[in-house]
Amino acid sequence: MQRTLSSLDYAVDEEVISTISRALAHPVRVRILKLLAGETCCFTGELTGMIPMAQSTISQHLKVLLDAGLIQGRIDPPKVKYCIDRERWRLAEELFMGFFGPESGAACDGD
Amino acid sequence: MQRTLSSLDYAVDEEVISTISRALAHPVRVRILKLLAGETCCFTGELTGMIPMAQSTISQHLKVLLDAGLIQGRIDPPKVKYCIDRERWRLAEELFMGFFGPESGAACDGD
DNA sequence: TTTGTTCATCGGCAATATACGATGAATCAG
DNA sequence: CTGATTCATCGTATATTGCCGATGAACAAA
Repeated sequence: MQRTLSSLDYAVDEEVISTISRALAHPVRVRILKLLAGETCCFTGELTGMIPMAQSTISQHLKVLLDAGLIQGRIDPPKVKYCIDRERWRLAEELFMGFFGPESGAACDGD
Repeated sequence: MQRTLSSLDYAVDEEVISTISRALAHPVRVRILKLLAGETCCFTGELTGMIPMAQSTISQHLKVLLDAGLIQGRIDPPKVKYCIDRERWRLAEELFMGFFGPESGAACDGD
């Protein structure tokens, strides 16, 4: 979590993949995204009622997702609506596909 | 990183996605995976020569990838060869596809 | 046995992540 | 203005991550 290696400049996609992955690195955030991406669509802080965690904790997780660009928040006083950022979502799909997709590389057994 | 919420039991895919994501959460690990998955295939500790980090640090990153099941290591004294775990790789692709893939959910503007 | 190579693990330090309760900010109803 | 609602942020405690140098373990060659 330091990344002080200035001599190692990562490729853009390496940075973006790791950034998005860091946002997905906690199961509760995966769940939140599933809820938002699912049929229910644009959600609000009712998440507080669906997830047994303190409101402040959920708010923090939402902030992490927000910072990663995966969701958007729109103010609808006194509530806030969160929804998937579709553009970022598509980018994520594209990047992860390009990453996991190609079945390149030979098997390890040979040699 | 505590996850003491016993009342919140995550779905298997939520756990697996977050586990794999945690492994991808550092750009240097993404790079290592790219190197291993790329044309070069089964690599060894020559990574030490390709990444400007201490040998112990790289070894730690390899362990993280190993624990996440994304790579395998085979001993070939006095070296160790690492390669992608193709099975896990396919599972990852499948899970991330199912996660990012569906363009479900209406736009946020309505309502 | 001794030496050299390769890699993992240990100890230590600083930074981040995660959780909570409490408090602050914004808004609307009365 | 007062109070209620909703959500973000602060402060704090603890666990984890990430980095390094140093050391340990395994093995082959001399």
